[in-house]
Amino acid sequence: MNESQLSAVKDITGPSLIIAGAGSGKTRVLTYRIAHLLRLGRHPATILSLTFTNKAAREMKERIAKIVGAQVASSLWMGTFHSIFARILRMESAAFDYPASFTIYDQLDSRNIIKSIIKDFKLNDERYKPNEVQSRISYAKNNLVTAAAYMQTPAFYQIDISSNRPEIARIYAEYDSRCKRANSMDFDDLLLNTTLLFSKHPEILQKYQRRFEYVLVDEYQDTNLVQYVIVKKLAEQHKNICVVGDDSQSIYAFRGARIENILNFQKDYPENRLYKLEQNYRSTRNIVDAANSIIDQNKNKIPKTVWSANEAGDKIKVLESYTDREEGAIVCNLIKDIQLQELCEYRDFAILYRTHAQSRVFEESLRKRNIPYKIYGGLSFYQRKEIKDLLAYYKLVVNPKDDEAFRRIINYPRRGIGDTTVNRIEQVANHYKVSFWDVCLKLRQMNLPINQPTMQRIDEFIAMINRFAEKIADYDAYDMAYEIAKESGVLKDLYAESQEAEGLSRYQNVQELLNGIKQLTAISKTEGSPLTLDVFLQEVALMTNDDNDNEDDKNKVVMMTVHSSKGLEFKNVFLVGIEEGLFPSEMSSGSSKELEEERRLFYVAVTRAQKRVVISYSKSRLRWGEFVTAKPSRFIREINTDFIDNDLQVESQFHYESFDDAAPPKKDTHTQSYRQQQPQFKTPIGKTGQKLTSINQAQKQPTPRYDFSTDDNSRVVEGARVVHERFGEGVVVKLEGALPNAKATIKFDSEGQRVLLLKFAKLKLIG
DNA sequence: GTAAGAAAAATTTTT
DNA sequence: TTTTTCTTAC
Repeated sequence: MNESQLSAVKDITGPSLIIAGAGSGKTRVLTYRIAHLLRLGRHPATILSLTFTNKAAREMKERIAKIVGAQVASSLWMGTFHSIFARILRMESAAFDYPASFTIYDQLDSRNIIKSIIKDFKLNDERYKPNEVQSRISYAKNNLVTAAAYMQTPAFYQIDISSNRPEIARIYAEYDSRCKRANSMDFDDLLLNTTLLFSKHPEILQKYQRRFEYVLVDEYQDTNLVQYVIVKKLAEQHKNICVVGDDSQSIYAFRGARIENILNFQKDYPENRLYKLEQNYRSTRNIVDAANSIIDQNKNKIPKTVWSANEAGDKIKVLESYTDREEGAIVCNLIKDIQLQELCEYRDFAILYRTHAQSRVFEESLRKRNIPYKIYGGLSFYQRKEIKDLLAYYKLVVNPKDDEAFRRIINYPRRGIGDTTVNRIEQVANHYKVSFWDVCLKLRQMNLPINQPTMQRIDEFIAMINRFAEKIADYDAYDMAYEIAKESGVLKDLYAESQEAEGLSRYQNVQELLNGIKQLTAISKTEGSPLTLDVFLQEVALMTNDDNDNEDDKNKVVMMTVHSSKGLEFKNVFLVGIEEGLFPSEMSSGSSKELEEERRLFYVAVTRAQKRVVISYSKSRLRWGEFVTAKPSRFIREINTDFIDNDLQVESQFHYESFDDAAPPKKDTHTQSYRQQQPQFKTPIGKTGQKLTSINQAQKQPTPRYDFSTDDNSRVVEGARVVHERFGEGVVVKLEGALPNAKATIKFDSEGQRVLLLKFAKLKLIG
């Protein structure tokens, strides 16, 4: 450890601010600091450390466990803001108007509620866009403005008035009341309610103030006002608060993060000590210097000089292409080149983009080249329909008032309770301000226009959920989860669907969920306290899919948004789609404040790289099926040219003739003419061509046995022997429908029988 | 109440 | 292009 790291570790009392530049060993300092506290004899339960992601918490815990042992580490209060305070809220539920069994609404749930409120209020959903209303409410909660206070808070109410949306306050209040009656909290509530609990019950606050002698916060630059207030309150007594962060990497203002929190820390705690970790151990000098030249253009920041003692390394390369597909081809060819030349692993490459939508083109290009890849983020595993459906059963069993769970599964699998019935129940529930479940319990007293058979079906549904609820305490999580999946008919339904072409993965996903529960249950049994389903549910609500890394995923090219790359590092980083309007995003280039955040985001992107940064932009891009032209991002110009490779274009060492993905789309003649003018590629990336070829020979990728770049659909007949890219060889058993949409039933040698749509299947005739 | 087909909308980033 | 929502026929 260097000197500043060491003193940041050892100086444990009083408020400390650790400004940790990119790649400066921040996590190391944080973990060693905690380990140091433990070695000095502090009890782990007196240490609270807060992170933003489960992954960060888990990694830190593992590293600490290695130093001080798993037993000690497991008694630390370490986790995300949301999970730690959800835990506290459940423990203190007696003092609060929520039961400990409250469930958590994710964004989709809460957006659905907001949608239905807008509808019920008969508001114009052009003006009241559910997404925008949701983010207003979230923003209010993050700023400690409750529904009751909203209308009295000019900062919020006035903005609504001037944007002609005076009803947001009313929507907020109604949304709140619907969450309450459903015993549910959204993500923001977990934090807001914690502050409400603390101010209503000073004795509870005091208990935790006394308990937590040491408070540590990671990524402090990303805290919002609620988080700031909670942390401040908790640290009030002992004042042993240590925050770690980098103002240059503050990229979450859009969801309420306040960079001021870290900028003002020294004012908040005048007796603070400041540590600056400025040596970057991750990247080459060129990368660090280039990144500095970018972030230097931001006005609002804590002065610091990040430097590197590593080798100078390669300069940053900038690639230009004419279409997004060509961008995919060029980037992927270059990845393959580098991988062959330098004999590195696929996991040494990351493709980072501003928006998830950009991933698809790269996905296609990589697949064509047989390069394994993994896309992170996007639709989380837990947000998939089939997973949410099954989880909704579990939620409803634990908390029958959970209206969103109820709505999701009352007629799934189909049991003849249709929209009209559900709408009637909903109307009554809204009228009496009770949950759907409560309405159903008194269905016959309500005199609803629902016919007898339907009523009976509702009764059966209620009875089924109740049956599960009775068992939940006695069953372990897996047995219960499996029984519900089976008895509810979900498994059967998905199995039936899995026989068709489109629905095969859903069944597998649900199996994966069940397997996951099985594993957790097994682990918990060896530890002596069998997991129950309700406890599992508490965890899963706050989980994202960042931990679903199985062994197969270990050596793959990584694709993710720049946001989700924060905290990670890769040998080679490809920053793609670096164009005006995309990065900086057109939605964030309005004010200089927003633009500075985009610039910090770009800084984060560049500093992920250890050895090589390649920036790529395209002159046109397909968007909603239409071509839009694009200009290179201003951020490219902002990089000091000393650190940029002047030989702009890079030629592939190897020619992948069979890949047609670099060709411009046929429709667009304009782009086609561009293609003709395309300058000859200049410098080959490897300067030692001779040697490279021999490496290439030795390392030659196994050539695919079949060329899938064109398909043989028109020649596919029943009885023909074909090969599929993924499923391998098989025989066509049946053909249905006319050609563009023809379906083929194929019996694969190893994968069994499947129904595929010909136009997607890319079949090749063989034999 | 259900299913299929047509029309319209959608992409910023996430605990 | 894909996904969601609305419409219409059984």
